[in-house]
Amino acid sequence: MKDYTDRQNQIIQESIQLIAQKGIQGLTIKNISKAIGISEPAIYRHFENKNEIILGIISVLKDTTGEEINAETEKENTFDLIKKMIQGHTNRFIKNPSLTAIVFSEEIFNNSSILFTPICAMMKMNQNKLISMIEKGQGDGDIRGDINATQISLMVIGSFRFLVSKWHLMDFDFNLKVEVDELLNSLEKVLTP
Amino acid sequence: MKDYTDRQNQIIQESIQLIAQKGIQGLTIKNISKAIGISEPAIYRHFENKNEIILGIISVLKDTTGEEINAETEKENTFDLIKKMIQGHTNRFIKNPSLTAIVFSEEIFNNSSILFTPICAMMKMNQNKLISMIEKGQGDGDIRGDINATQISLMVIGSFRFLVSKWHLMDFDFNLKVEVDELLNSLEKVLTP
DNA sequence: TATTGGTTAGTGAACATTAACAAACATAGC
DNA sequence: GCTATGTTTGTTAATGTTCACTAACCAATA
Repeated sequence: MKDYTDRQNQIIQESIQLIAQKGIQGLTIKNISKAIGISEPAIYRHFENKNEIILGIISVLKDTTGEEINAETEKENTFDLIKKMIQGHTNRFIKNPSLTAIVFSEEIFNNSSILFTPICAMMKMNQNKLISMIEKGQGDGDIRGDINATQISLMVIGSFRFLVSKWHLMDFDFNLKVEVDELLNSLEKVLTP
Repeated sequence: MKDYTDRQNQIIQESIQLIAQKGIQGLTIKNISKAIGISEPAIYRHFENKNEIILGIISVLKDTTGEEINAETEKENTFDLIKKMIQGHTNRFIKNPSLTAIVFSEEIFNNSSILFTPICAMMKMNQNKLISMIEKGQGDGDIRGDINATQISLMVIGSFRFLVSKWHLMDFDFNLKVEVDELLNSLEKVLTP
């Protein structure tokens, strides 16, 4: 986890917003510098090149991976843990809606494997974490055991991602927190024995 | 539904493949012409401009919307209908894997509202179709009634999309048909009374 | 006085698109 | 049956714009 200067963080944040607004094609040095109010070459005082900026974006994404789950919470009911995890993500998206454009569209980094690999690894790690949580929950009897944990993770992550994508597509025009809670209730009905 | 010439269809197909391989940034006139084996200006003999090509891609996407559901199938068990619909989509993806890159990443068209609007409309239509199917199924007792039809559609579409996205991300490296069938079985266990 | 962070003025590459021209071929008049 | 003409589909060469990035310079500050 590198620590960036204020200006660097500002550049990363504006870049995230630019991608959210205009897609990856809108992420140009010109647009970044315009958003900040400095000249284009000034950007290069803070990042060697554009790729380094995108790596900065990815490092922010990594930080958005929640820390809700820890040793202390381990003895709780598994579905409550899953709820907490999803709600944690939801809160971070509400605080920084532009993130949604990036987090859930790995394709954005498709063209450059240097950027694609870390994104892909992050995704896998998140899903594996959830799968092992579910498996533990099935052992404890918190989650129904007649369905493969991988399948359940597919449903949980898939429906959550889809909801968040819709939120972004609809210009953040509904209360995500409310909808997520509703979804979590439905998932609980369906996934607990 | 416009009918395109052979050359036009070829251009559209190569464009879809380019997007799948290199993302929207790889969709350049140069790349298209190289893929086909003609010069760049020759492309303009068949399409007025690049936007028209993208509209062509969208029209192909529209055609991939399944026709599995019709008056004849209406009296079947609702969950079987949903299965058929999803399996129809799956078959089309298997036949033309490049489509997946586009169908499930509306963000690709994010930068230009002329292209974004039809994609968005298509998506909404598909979900509404599913929702009304689910509502009918709930009335018939084919699908559990204690959960909102919208929520169920979220789970069905969300998990399917997520699975297909993973398939694309993993370079089509697993048997999608098998995984989809497994998912459909899990969904059936979970969503039928 | 050296470093930091900014400026203006470029550079070369890639982009979508146009201009001008040419070969293949269909069609119509003689 | 043969020539004239028009259309279709391609070519090479070029244009203007946008892109990431560099060079050279300058003011503030440590």
